[in-house]
Amino acid sequence: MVRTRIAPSPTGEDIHIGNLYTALINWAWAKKHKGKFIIRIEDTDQERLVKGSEEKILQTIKEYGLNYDESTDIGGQYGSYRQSERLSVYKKYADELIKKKAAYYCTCTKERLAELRAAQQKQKQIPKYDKHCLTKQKEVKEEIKKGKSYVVRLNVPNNREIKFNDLIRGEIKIMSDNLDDQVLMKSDGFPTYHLAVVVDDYLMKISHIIRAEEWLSSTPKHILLFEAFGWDLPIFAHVPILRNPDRSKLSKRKNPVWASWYLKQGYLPEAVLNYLALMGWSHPEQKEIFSLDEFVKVFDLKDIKSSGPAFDIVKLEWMNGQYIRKLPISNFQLLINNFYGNKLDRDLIAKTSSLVQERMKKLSDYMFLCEFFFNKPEGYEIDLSGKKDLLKKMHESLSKVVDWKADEIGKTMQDLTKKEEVKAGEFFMILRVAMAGKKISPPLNDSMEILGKEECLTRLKKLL
RNA sequence: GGCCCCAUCGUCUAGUGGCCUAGGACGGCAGGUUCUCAUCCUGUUAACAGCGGUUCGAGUCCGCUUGGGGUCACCA
Repeated sequence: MVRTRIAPSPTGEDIHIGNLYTALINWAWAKKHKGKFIIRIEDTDQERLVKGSEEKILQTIKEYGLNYDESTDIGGQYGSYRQSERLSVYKKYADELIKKKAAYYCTCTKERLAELRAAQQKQKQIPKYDKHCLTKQKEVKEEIKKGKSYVVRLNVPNNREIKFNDLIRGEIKIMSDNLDDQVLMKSDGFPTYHLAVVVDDYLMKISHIIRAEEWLSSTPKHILLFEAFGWDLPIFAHVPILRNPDRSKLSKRKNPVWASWYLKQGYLPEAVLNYLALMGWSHPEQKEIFSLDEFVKVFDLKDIKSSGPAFDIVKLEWMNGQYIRKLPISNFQLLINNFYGNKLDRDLIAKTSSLVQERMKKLSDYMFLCEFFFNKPEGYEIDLSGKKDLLKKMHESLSKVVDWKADEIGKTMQDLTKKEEVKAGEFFMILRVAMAGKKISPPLNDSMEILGKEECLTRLKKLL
């Protein structure tokens, strides 16, 4: 049974787009193998906890359509899925490690640790805990009995080669001497990530640990833990980290990183996911646009490249435009309605949608193009004060139009350009700005038909 | 800095020793369609980081160099 998971920590306002990428891969892998996709909330850092973050993360994942099988809000047989509710579990396993001498108590103060680190750095050594407490566990236990605060540390063995296989990167080797005696249980009774992740992945029967490359270097510590417990190793796969245009790790300083931001801008979930799928992976037939279903079918973890791709919002925009254009018109209208909170005139949206659908890259482009249908222009991008004669003639001709249809309007105006010997381009630009206030608009004749005769004449008259 | 990962057009990538005078997509540029803006169509631009090997033959395998990234917390 394939069981994958993502383990977000509720320390930001939403799920990070990089985590959404990891979620997509985990989700797709589970789906492909008819397995389960799990969300576990890793809230062991009480200091950085952000209120409402967990709910928001779950909500955003749902909005993107990555349905999950087990989590804090829907439960599951391996709960709780919130680590802060599993403290006794971690305690139990920490005790087991101590019994097995794979871990030990440490009562060193933060000051001692800081001094140690400073001294090591001064001598250009690797900053590492010196196992000071390991050599005097009896005394340490006495201190703890008296109430001294303590942590539990991993007892990293000396001079051991730790090897593991990564589905994406192949065999990875590292010497244990490069590893620090990582804190496993903090003095506040909470586990650190390293203990919690191993215990939970085991208890929740996670088959594939698919996570970002930033975890690669701590994987050997996790291997040590799996071994100490005598548990079988899950399969590891470290996906590349998404990058800023300058190639550093994708960060909110340099890019919008909250997954819901893209939705708020009017990117379609399917388009974002399609774009994300193309990060480090390509469709076997080189397709750029494909459905999630198709992705699940043809996707394979081993085909993911290990180099970190730059997130290119320009290409995302293009792709989103493709998705918008492909939408059946009724769906398009529905999305526009929803996007603007169902507050706009539905009828007007229905009338204008075919005019703008192929001109939009994001749902938010709708208002840029269509505002003049809803509101009279407040300003004019071209100075029309010297064009009153022409505007007057336009008004005269248009007022005589009986059948107020785009064709008829167009014909009438074409006739006028000839009669007045004005260049069509210039003529229509003046008319356009008179109607829309802007130099850019949907097709003019159709727009005027939608605005209605009376409104068009009013807008012209205002300028006379 | 130590350790680990990585390296094809500006960007996303195809390429698994001969089919590569390196293909596609985004972007850019030029042109066509057009009353604006888009769409659409056509053309074009631009890359195997460097150096050594291995081999009849290397973008593809190996090594080194360089470059980039990650990680070195009682954060995840």
